[in-house]
Amino acid sequence: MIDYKKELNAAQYEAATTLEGPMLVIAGAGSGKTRTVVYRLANMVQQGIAASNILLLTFTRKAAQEMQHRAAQLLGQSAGMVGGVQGGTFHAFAYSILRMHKPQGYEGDLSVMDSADAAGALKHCKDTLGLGKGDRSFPKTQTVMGLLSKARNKELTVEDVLRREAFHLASYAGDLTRISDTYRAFKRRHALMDYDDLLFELERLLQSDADLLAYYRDRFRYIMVDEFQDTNLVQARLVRLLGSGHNNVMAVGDDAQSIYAFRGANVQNILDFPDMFPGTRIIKLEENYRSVQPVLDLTNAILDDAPQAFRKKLFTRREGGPTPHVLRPLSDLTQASMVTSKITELLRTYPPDEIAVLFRAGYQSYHVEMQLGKLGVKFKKYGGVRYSDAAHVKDVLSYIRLVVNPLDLPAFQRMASLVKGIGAKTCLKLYDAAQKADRSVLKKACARFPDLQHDLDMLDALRAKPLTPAGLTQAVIEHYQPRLEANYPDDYPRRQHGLEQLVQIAASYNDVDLMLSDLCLEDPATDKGEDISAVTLSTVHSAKGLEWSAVLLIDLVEDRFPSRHALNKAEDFEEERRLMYVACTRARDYLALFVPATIYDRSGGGNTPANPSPFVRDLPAHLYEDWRENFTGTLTRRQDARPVTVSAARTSGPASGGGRQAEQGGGALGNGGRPASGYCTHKIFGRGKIIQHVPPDKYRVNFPGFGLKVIMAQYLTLE
DNA sequence: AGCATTACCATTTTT
DNA sequence: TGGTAATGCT
Repeated sequence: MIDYKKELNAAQYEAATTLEGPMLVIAGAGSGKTRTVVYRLANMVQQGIAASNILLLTFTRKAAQEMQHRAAQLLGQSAGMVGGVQGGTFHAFAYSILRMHKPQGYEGDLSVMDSADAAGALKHCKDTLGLGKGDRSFPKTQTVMGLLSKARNKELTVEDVLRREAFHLASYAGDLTRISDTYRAFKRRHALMDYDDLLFELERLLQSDADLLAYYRDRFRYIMVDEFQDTNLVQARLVRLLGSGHNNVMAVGDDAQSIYAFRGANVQNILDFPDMFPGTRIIKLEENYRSVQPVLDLTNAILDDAPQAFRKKLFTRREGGPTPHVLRPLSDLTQASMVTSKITELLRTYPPDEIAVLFRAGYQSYHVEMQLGKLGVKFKKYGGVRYSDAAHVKDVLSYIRLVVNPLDLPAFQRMASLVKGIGAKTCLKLYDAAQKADRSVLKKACARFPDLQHDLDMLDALRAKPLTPAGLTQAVIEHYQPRLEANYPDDYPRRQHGLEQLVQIAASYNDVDLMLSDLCLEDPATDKGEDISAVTLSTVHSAKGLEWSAVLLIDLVEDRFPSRHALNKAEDFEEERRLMYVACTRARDYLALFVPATIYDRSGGGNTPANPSPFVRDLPAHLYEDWRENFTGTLTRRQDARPVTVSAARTSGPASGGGRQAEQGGGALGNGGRPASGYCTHKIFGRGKIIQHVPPDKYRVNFPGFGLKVIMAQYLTLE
């Protein structure tokens, strides 16, 4: 029997043993959130709740699997009863239901498009409309995709999104709206859904069919939603839709760790949860089991300046431990060598998989990757190129998709394009013919392109005989083999190896459909759990929910972290701060913050001076050791921790915590009547966007072309 | 129509 | 740096 009282602290115990009624668990970083959910899951099963009545929505499928696995272990079962829990991402969950109940308006078998497919479809629409032809400044397909998706996720019109975050494209609002409409119609016509559609179509389905809704409400009588702070508006509505009635809904999250606003996540969801489900019990997990005191002190300080709705005071019993380091290399290049030598040093104490290098954006790790490669240190990278984006994997998956759904347009285009001599135009013609069952066109094409004939024959053959997912995958790979060797003469063995892994993955499925949707919706490379122990390189976003003994955070300079692309609005700056918080709270024992003095800048012709990130600059000096790299490569401890900056406009006060009074009050940035948003003008830097009021008399302003500056109010003309 | 070459541009984070 | 779109050649 499990002794819940002994294994959990009081707050965790309450969360794990209260099974009925709505509950909101505010789980601080490292506060044993997963443990709590796992014990709750085990408890539910012990109380006789059928696994099939439980819905566990998580941020990744991996997270759901891990929780189920651990709960089963706790119960001394192998998968067993816990295995029947429906769990995964909102998107995967939505698709699993949509596959069974096709929504109105779609003809034929549904297919999910990954982002590449969606971009292709969008480009097709753009070209069909003839928009942006010869206009150099017309937004690129990917930009358009991002804008449309953002509008969708935030549930705003395209015009609104442009007005709010891409003002320079405002004149294209009409064109973009037309593209959006065309794209929408295109998807309907070809039974295609992109990621966003999955959520909205599920909502539409449940709203339009009361019986179905009643069925699923009864089916999922217990709902748990992880990372609730990163849900968007539709996701919250889906939870309400499925949860009202029984009201057995537990949301878990931390408003201080909300980092997905850019894709429509709405922190307000977690704040509003108690309103959505009246009578919600709120539980705060405040004991941190992860980090040593010095690390926790630093991470708490990052949040001191932030407006926070659910105030928590995280504490730890892990006294002692090393003080975090701020390391200042001469440049981003020497930063890479400093990082690698630090890693070598750490490898004497920790195994490789206990060490991570984190960064704001994928490209920032390039230098480090090279250095590690030189030294022969193994690493795995998260947040870069995805496994299923690799061309050969997409090729093979396209064949499989066509076996399942012969009229899957993106897959058909991909397959046909593989035949030499067939391009975009011919593809569409052939697809059209296939759709209309126009045999003559296809026959002619097959006569002209024998390879196409082979492909179609194979598809027909595979469709005729029922095969397991693994068998099907194997058969397709065999068929694809000659083309693999022809297309990738230099590195086809490596790719072949990757395809063998695909067969392995397929072997764990009974249903091809399910396999395809999982592969489309999630990255199996992160799933598979690399068996080799290696140092981790990861974007901060991909590091969410993970932890390491030692964490090195690089490129902590203005324009990189915070990213210069994320400073359009005051809220954006706060999101960057939370990102910084998430990054630093990944560390158990050792935390190093790298602040290069110069960074490479193409436009500036080589290395240009960089300003330390405000997130480092604003840290009280006693919370870290400050080390600076000398020209000789040695390090000098800086005792006087007064911050040094390059910016002429820097007007900061003394380092000993000047300007550290916490912002008070709610709202965007309450500060006693001073404007915390809007625009202002400076004699030298021109017009800029006010990001933050820095008490008592300064503002943090983003000047286009100059970046982020902190300036005394007297030098600014407010608008 | 397809395909290779060139020129240019913009550059986050992810389901 | 890379990927993408316009250009020119087959």
